[in-house]
Amino acid sequence: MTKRLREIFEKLLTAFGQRHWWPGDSPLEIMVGAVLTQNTSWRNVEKAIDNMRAKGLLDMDALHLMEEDRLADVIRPAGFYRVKSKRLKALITDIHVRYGASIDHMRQVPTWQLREHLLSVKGVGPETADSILLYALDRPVFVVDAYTKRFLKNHGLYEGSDDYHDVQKFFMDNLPRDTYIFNEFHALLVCLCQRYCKKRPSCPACPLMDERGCA
DNA sequence: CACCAGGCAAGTA
DNA sequence: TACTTGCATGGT
Repeated sequence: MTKRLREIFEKLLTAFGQRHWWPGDSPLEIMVGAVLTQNTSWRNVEKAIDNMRAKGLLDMDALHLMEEDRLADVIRPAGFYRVKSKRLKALITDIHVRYGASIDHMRQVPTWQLREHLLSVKGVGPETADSILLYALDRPVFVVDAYTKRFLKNHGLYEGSDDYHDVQKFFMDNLPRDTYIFNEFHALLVCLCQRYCKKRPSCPACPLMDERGCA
């Protein structure tokens, strides 16, 4: 299976090119995006992030000082704005308390410990934590999301449970533990699913389709 | 009109 | 432990 996954990776990379994920100009912006995109289309998240940028809120101290209810108004387009405002504040507060509001200090902490810290924040689950670890902090952690599971199911590549950590282990055991590979692979799977894997695999144009069938 | 979108926490049986 | 519900906007 290791070889098969590498082949798929190469095919997707050739078909779609580098994805340059995660969209965002700073680690903090990526963390914010990771929370805002929970069960929400990226289109709406962008509107919320633009609002935040316009108000100078993509800033550790500004966010920390911002009142929760006012932040909720700013991020309204992303939906679930009350709970997401609370979650953003909880995350920022945790970063202030644990790391003195410094991303550089976060970078000194081992990955497993960072992950536990992130998961202890109310509103940060496995996917959000791993997105932050991989895309904001460059740690070699595979991100599992709805697209990842849909891809595995549609292409019949994996027989195990769809539990988050089982799926994650499947990828991490069958790929080199490399930040670049995990970053690009996840981004390519999102690209694939958004175009071809909506419900079923193997539209004729799917880049994974070949003479043997799909994937 | 219904349904989905890069989840998570809290409640119930 | 396993399943359900609330959260809420905007696009198709």
